[in-house]
Amino acid sequence: MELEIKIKMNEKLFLRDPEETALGKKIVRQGLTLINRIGFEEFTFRKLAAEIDTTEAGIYRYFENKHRLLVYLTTWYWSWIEYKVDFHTNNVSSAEQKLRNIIRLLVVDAESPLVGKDAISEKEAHQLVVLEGSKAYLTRHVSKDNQDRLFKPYKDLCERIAVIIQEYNATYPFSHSLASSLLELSHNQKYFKDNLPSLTDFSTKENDEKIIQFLDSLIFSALKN
Amino acid sequence: MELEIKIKMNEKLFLRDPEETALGKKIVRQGLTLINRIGFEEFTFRKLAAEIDTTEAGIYRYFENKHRLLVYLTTWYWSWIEYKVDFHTNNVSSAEQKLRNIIRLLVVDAESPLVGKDAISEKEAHQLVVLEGSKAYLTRHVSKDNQDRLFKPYKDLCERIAVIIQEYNATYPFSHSLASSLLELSHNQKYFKDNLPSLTDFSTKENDEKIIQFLDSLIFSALKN
DNA sequence: TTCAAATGATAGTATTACTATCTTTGCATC
DNA sequence: GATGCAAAGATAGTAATACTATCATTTGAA
Repeated sequence: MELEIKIKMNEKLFLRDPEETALGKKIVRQGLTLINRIGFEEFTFRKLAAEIDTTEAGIYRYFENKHRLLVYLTTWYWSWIEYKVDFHTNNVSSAEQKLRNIIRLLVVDAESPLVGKDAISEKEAHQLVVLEGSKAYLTRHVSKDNQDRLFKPYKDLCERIAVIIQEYNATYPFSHSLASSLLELSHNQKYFKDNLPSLTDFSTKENDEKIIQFLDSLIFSALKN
Repeated sequence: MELEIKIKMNEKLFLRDPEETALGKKIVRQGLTLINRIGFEEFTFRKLAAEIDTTEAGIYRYFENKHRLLVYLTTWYWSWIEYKVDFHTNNVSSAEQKLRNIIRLLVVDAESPLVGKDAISEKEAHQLVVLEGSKAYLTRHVSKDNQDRLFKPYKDLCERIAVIIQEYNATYPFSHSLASSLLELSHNQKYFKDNLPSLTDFSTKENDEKIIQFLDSLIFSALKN
């Protein structure tokens, strides 16, 4: 079985839907790879055009600018994670187990083997969100972008986690903040582990189990009081 | 009484010490104001030069590029916060009270009335860290910058908080991660409250007391288990 | 077959991110 | 008062970035 799951992206994100053409797909997939390789600041449409053998103008037909491409990629990731959260909590009856599953999903950069090779790499998307994710919303046009519903997938995911938090403990008064904190910290602590490890209790070399333990203990002790 | 507290900045941050000349001080202070006003991406040395009536080349004599100025300003802020943490925990015997004081320091953007008017505005610096802080370390040269000890003030502050966490609960195994999480969340939740409030349980209009409550409950429930 | 949409090729502009050089100003010292 | 020197001002120049515009070519759906 090989899955093709198409995530419907907000149309404000692009000028022409990149999933409808071969060039568009290359822009998105190779763009993701290139941003991860050289970093968002160094990334330009000219460099991407050279890599995929097209022209700068060709890319501008799809995306207004590189920031829109970044938002496209990060929101794709959040939508994808919401799908995975849905999938991995669907038949789970215990809210505690749901939350544990979610924490693991957020931290581990798995590559689902069932997904076709043509799909956007979830592993690379995860890496992008760790390295550059907050730049998607840390801008002076965040309110306008928000009005255009560009961050809806992130907010939806946060809401979904908040609902499970409520399910686990209906009296907890900060379910949304706890959910967004979990989302942010799962990437943040991973970045620190790999790049500024003295800000953590993890060593760069070990795997990510300790991050999961840390987040598990943080979330559940908050909810058990 | 009016204080003049000079924070010794890492010399790798600048080409010429901006605190030693009138022009240098203007670059730092007006640079902070301008970045806050228009955002780091839109900010250029040319625009800053126009504001303070000097030339681009003049600014380049002090700072290699605008990212260095950003790191200068954010690390100034972290050093300043460490000083304040020191001050506000000095005669406090209870580790719990120390942590409560720290959380308040991190969230509230006070302007110390004792500090002279010539000083860098801590309120503006706080705003900068909320809006742009993570861009200081989310780069592909983070390791090199870290080797140059550019992030030492941030790591020192994290360590100081971690020590108090240990003092409060010596068996807690994630004191550094909890400290860096506190630092990140205090700004993160504030940004969300003001710009993407549905990611929080706070409303844009109310004051920051709820953020403090949220962080208090998060930290102490983690440490009470 | 045709015709419109997508792509390719090329060019051009304003701005950014610098570097270089030369002149002027201010002010400490002799 | 003259001298010297560092900081700042003035000006210019370059390569790259972030776009926009135009026209020609390909291609695949009706």
